[in-house]
Amino acid sequence: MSTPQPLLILTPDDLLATRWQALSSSPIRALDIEGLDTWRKAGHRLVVIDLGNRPAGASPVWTHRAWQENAAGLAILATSSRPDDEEGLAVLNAGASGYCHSHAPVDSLRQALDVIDSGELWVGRALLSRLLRLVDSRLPRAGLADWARPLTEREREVAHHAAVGESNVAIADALGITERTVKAHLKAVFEKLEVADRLQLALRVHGVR
Amino acid sequence: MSTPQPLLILTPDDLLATRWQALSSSPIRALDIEGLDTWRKAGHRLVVIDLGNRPAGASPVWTHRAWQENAAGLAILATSSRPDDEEGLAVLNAGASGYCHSHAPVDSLRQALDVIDSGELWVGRALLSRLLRLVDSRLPRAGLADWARPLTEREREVAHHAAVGESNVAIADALGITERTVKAHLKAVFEKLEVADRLQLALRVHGVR
DNA sequence: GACGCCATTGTCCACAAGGACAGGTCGCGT
DNA sequence: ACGCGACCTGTCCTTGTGGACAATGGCGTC
Repeated sequence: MSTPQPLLILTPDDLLATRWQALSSSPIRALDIEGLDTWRKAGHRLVVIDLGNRPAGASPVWTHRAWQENAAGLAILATSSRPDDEEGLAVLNAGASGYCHSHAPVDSLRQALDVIDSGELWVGRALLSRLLRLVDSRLPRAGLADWARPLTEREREVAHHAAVGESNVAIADALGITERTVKAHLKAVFEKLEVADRLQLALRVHGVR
Repeated sequence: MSTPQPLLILTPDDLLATRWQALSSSPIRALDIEGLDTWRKAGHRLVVIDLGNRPAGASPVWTHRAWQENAAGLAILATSSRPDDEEGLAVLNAGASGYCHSHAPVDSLRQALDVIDSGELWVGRALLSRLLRLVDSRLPRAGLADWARPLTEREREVAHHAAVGESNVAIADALGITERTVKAHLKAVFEKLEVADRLQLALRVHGVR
């Protein structure tokens, strides 16, 4: 670990404040967002902000003026006692450099701070791996899509039409064949892809889950 | 930094091998993928694998048997001399714990190794922020998904169940209500979201086009 | 030529889905 | 007290879907 940098900690939670004293001898304050301003002007970078259990209606802390104006000049590690993907994405996109669990071991926090202090971003394993899977499944994969490989050319066409919600008759019209034939192709598709119906097929084709 | 762990370095590049000697006194080998097996069996975890400039036609190193079988038990930091997002995603999805530039400062590498050794994932700022932006732009915005806003709480539940392919009866069972009621809720959902059937609903819910 | 795969179509049938009428209770605000 | 919205349930009925029997012709391989 490099030499410890001055660290501003913002949390409304007394337990966390106590717990985090080991991280720094620097100021610990209640969630005083305006304090970001003076902290940055003093030439410091590192901040830990505990998002805590935000009340449902309240506007998130990262929409506050003080956050918006200072995030770029600071390295903010946001912590949440109930982390979820949406919140993580939102806070990172709002300029935070890291997002992790409020009750993570102090050693983990120290590591995260070390990382964001060096200019990198910190995203916990859980959120990150979900991000990766999400992007991986949504990105147009190279070559033939995974689902299409076991299918014949005609089956691919039918499957694609079905996967965007067209009815059997509509597909038959579009391809200039009988509805019966569409059913035959779809039956083959269902078997090959091991799905029960056209909805499952649609989900598979569009890479859901 | 915690106490340095034994580190296996695999690279075909002599310059990199020299440069990375500072990281570890442990073995440095040419790209001998089979070595992963013995390394893991010896009880070690940390590995750096330089992907180098893969020739266009060659099958990526992460498709090899030795990689597939050992990735889960190891913490692999993959480095590339010409990193690109596709490669990064592929290698991370193949079980690597980190991905960064081959010529990154040795201090950065050390930090990355420290992170992956503690069980986390390491993704460099560039790739990570691109990931975030990508996901952010593709994910239906806002805490409440766009489609859910006009719906009542119950309608949301039913819609969600239907959107993952459950039948009306299954939904009824899951929610402890009658199939008839499920239909009623779905009818309302279809009208409010202006979709014709549950398949269109599923596509809308999962943000397809 | 026989065999297999593909594309095509046929009929019959069971069932899920969705629309069109109905109704009912409960809680909340005016 | 009254209206309104959310939630719940009922009975028809039409249509779409998918499975279970089929069959035919083309085309490539052994």
